Amino acid sequence: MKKKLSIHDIARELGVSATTISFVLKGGERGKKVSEPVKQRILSYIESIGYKPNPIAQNLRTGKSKIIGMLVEDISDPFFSAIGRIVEDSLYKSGYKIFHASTDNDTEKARNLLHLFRERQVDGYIVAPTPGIQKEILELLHEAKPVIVFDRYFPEIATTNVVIDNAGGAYTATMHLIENGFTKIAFVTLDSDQIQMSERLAGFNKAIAEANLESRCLKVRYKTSVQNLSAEIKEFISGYAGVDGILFGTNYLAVSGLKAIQDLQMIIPNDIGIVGFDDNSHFELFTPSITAVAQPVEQISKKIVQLLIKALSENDTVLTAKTYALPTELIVRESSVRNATFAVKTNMSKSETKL
Amino acid sequence: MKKKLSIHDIARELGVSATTISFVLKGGERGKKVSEPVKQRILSYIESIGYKPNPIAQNLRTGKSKIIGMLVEDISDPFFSAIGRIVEDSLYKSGYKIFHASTDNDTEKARNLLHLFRERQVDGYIVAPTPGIQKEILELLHEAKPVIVFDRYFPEIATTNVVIDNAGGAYTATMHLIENGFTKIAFVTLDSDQIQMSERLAGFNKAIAEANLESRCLKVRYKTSVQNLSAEIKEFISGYAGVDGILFGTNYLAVSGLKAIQDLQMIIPNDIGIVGFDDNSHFELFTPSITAVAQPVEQISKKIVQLLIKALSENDTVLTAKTYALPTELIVRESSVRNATFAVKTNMSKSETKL
DNA sequence: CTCGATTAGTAAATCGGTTTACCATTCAAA
DNA sequence: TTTGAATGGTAAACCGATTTACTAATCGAG
Repeated sequence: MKKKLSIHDIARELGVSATTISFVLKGGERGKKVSEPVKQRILSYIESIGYKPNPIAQNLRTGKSKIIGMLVEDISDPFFSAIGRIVEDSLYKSGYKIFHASTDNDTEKARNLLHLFRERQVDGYIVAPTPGIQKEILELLHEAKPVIVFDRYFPEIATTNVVIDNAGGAYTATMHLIENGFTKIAFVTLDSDQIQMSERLAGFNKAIAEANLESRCLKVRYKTSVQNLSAEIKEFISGYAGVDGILFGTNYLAVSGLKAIQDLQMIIPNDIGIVGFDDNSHFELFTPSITAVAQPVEQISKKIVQLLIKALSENDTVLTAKTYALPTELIVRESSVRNATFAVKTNMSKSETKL
Repeated sequence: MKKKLSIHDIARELGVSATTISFVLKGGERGKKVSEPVKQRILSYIESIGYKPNPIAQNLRTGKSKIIGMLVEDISDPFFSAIGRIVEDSLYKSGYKIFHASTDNDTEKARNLLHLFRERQVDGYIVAPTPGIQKEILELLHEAKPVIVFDRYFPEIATTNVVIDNAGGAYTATMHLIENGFTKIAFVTLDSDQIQMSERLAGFNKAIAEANLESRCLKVRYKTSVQNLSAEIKEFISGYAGVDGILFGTNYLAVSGLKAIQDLQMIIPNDIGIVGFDDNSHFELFTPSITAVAQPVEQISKKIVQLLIKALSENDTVLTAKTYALPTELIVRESSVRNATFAVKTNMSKSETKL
């Protein structure tokens, strides 16, 4: 393995200056002013030895790292890892690399991670913010760094946000339960003020109010173990006599809730109808299969990347603060639809095609 | 937001040289030789303005990036994202950041990604290798970079490997099916030569041979859509009359297989017993719940980090080539155990505690 | 008292690029 | 013929640290 050559080594070898080589490689205004023969000689030599400029040196001089910092709640959560995967692939294609980090929705952790990203001079940020992180986000914007906020956002600060229609999704899901004859419907959600959760609650309440039903709600402490969540939900269901339908606010709440319902030996959907927020590839295979509000993961990812790339290329233009709320899709499966054939245990064929 | 100060700004401010500051910050042999008063003055000033050395400049000068490159097959796969999460957290604590990338098991892609990592001067590599990537890994070792290979490895090259006891896991799982009265057992796996898959096959065959049964095996083309996989498995089951038990080689094969079995309206475990390789938090909630060979995700991650950190700190010591094969655990659930009560659809309480 | 070693500190080179400022030519217009 | 603008190129500063090599001053031993 020969020592890596620097631009100066090449300059010496070719009898030109490093400056000229740099101009040729950058192209642009100044690159045009290099004569064709010299340009060709440089390019073909570089091609032949496979020279690539050292990105760290470039970074130091220009301040551009070609790295994006991505902050999510938990990269091992299927929703975030799906988005992470698509964003990663797209950005690599544009020559960017990614620093991932998980906050666990912990403000202090998020703050530290953003500082780390900043030290490393990342060129842009993709952030699913934790509560209380507004100031830090504003600082980034103040430094004219592109920031895309997603999954949740702060209405009070002017950022570019990519989210889903949480209220609409919850409303549609609740309406669906109502239309299927469930009347004592509860919303099981997090005890959180974050906007995605409060909007889901609002959507739920709107549907409940329109149908003149009573609003039932369980707000659990944030994301403890499945065991704890399950116990809490079990207590809620048995304590709150007569719940016959549940909309779960997140995918892991749905999982914990399903376990609770199993433990209570209740039959879905006969005893209780279920809809989850955030679909999962396994929900189709559950018995009964689980109805869910699906988030358009692909679209969310593409939108994030599109906005970010645009902001990074038009380096003078600041992102316009705007909230993009993408539509959700209710994937109706067995868990929310009462019908006669379901009383018998049988694997019925699914009509849906979407996975 | 004030301009970030450099070490020279501080030097000027304090009337000392940048060299001295650098020595103080590094500590070590040379740091001892700075007088106490000067040292204190520097440290307290730095503390007061919150100075942090620019890591890019450090990187350029020292060649150390404090970044680890992590190459997995697919970061959105639950197995890899779980490992990614734990590794990430641990390495951040040690001051490292991580570049993730997904190969989709594509050799060319993996090659490019490794080159990108190398250009970026990552300090170490964590790699779930694709086929045919031996040469590139050897090159990295040749540059004296720490490389931890995991999930699969190449027996022919001397690397540090963190894997699981694939043969043992498959053997135990197959034996379990045999002990539960299944006799026409098939192994549904990938058409792949990678060692993790061939060892699983070997473990399966060993158990089958010991029980004097006939070995049945379906090797599917690599990871197409769930629809395609499902169709292929369906055809296999119906075509290969009399299969009454299946060990699935990967988690997504199990999912596709379950869909196939649902479509065929077969009853698990009465008509067919099922064991999956690689557990999933949802398997407990399926009806029936799914027996699986669980990989010790936490242990794998910790081992990877431990070996890597050790190699990074003892910067002269080269990693000893060794394969660490961690034990699997068979999580027995309903899908592989025939019993009378199961004929009736009922949610039975689980005895297991593990999730 | 002198020489060598230790101590405390610094100037300058370096990592590998980019960018600014400047220097010759050449060519066209006045 | 002179001037002024392009043209084609380079030298040197710079980004912000680390590291090498060197200088003074002090100290202790012979």
